[in-house]
Amino acid sequence: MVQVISAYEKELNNEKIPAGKKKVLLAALDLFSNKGFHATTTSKIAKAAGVSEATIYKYFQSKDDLLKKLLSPLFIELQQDFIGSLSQYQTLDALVTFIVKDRLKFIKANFDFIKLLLQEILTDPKLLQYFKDLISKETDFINVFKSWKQKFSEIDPNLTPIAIIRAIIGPIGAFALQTDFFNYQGDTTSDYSLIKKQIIAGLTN
Amino acid sequence: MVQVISAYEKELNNEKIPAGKKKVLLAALDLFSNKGFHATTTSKIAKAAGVSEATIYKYFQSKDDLLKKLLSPLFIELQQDFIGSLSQYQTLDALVTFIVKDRLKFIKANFDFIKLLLQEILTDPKLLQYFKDLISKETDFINVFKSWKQKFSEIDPNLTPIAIIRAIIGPIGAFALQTDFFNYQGDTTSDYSLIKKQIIAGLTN
DNA sequence: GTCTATATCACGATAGAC
DNA sequence: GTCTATCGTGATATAGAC
Repeated sequence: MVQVISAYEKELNNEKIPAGKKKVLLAALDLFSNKGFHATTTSKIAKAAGVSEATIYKYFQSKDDLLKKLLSPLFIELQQDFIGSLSQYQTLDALVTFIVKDRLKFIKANFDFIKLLLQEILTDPKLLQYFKDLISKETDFINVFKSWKQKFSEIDPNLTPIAIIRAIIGPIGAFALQTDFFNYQGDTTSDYSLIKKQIIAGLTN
Repeated sequence: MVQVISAYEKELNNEKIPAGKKKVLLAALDLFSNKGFHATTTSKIAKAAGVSEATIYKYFQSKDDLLKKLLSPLFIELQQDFIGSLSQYQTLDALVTFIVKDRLKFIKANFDFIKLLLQEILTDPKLLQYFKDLISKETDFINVFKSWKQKFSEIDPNLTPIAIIRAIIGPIGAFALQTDFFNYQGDTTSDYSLIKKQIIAGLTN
C-alpha cells in the first residue's frame, strides 16, 4: 500500500480532479519510490493505474513532469506547521519529546515520498541544490535555534545550526531507518527515551 | 573524481587485468553512483571509459553483471578488519573515538560505493535481504556487544544489539551526510567530540 | 475523459573483423 | 584485447477516434 497520509490528502480528496489522474499519481508514487524512477516505465504505471498510457500524457507533459508534480507537495509539507509549532514548548525535554514524536510520525506518513526524494536527490544536482537552499536560506531555522539558546540555558551556546540539526536528525533518522525500512519492531517507550537522551546530549553542555 | 581508496585497490592495481576492463569499472562506478544505475546507459559508460560497448560486454555478461561485480568488493570490505580491531580498546572513550574516526574514514573513502549501494538497496528487495542477513545473522556483532557490556560497566546492560547499532550509526551517519554529501566543512575537533558524546549517551545508563 | 494504434528512437546486447 | 556495424526490443510520446 502507498502512504499518502499527509502530503497529498487535499489534492486527492479534491473531487474535481479526474479519476484517471488520481490513479496515475498513486501508481506512479508507489512504483517510483519502490522500484525507482528510471526503472519504472510509463507502460507499468498505466497498467498499475488501470488506465492507458495516453491518459498519463493527457495530464502530464512527460514522465519527468509527473515526477515533479509528485514531489512538489512534499517540499511544501516539509516547511509547514513543524517550525511554527516549536515555540509553544517551555522545557527542553518537552520540546525534544515533541520533535521526536512528530518527525517520526511525519516520516512514517510520508515514507514513500521520502524514499523517492532520497533516490532523486542522490542523482539530481538541481534537486540537491533546491533542497540545500530550502534548509540553509531558511532563516526561520536560524531564528528558532537562537530562541532555543535563550529559552533553555542547558543548550550549549557555541553550537552551530549545522550541529543542532545533526544532533536531532542523527538519532531520529537512524531509528526511522530501522523501523520504517528494516521493519524493526521495538519497545517504543524505551526506544523513544533513548533517542531523546541522545538528542539532549548532543544539544547540552 | 571517483573514490576507490579501499574497496578496489587490490583489484585495480593488479596489472594482469586488461586496461579496458579497469577503465570500464571506474567509469561505471562514477556514473552509476552519481547518475544512477538505470539512468546510465552502456553507451555512456563506453564513452566515459574511452572504449567501445563491445569491450564492456567482453568482460561483463550484462549491465546487471557489471553492477554486481562493482558492489561485491564493498560487501567484503564491510565485514573485514573493522570488527576484529575493536577488541584492543580498554576504555569506552577510546573505543568510541576509534569507531568514529575509522567509520568516517571508511565512508569518505568509499563514498561512491556507498551512494550506489544506497540507491540499489532502496529499490532491490534481494539486495536488501542480503544486506539484512549480513547484519543480523552476523553473530560476530552480538558477541562483540556482549563483550562490551562485560568490559565497560558504564554500558546499559539492557541495550539490545539494535539499539547499540542505532546509537552508533545515527550520529556518525548524520555527520557523514553533512560532510560528504552536503559538503559541510566543520571544526573537526569539536564536531568529533560532539559525536562521541552523543554516542556514549546512547550507550550508557 | 479515456481509449487504440502507432511513430520514433535509444537501449542492451551480439557477430565477426582485426 | 578491442573495434565497427548491426539487430531486436521496448521505451517515451503522440494522433485521432469515441
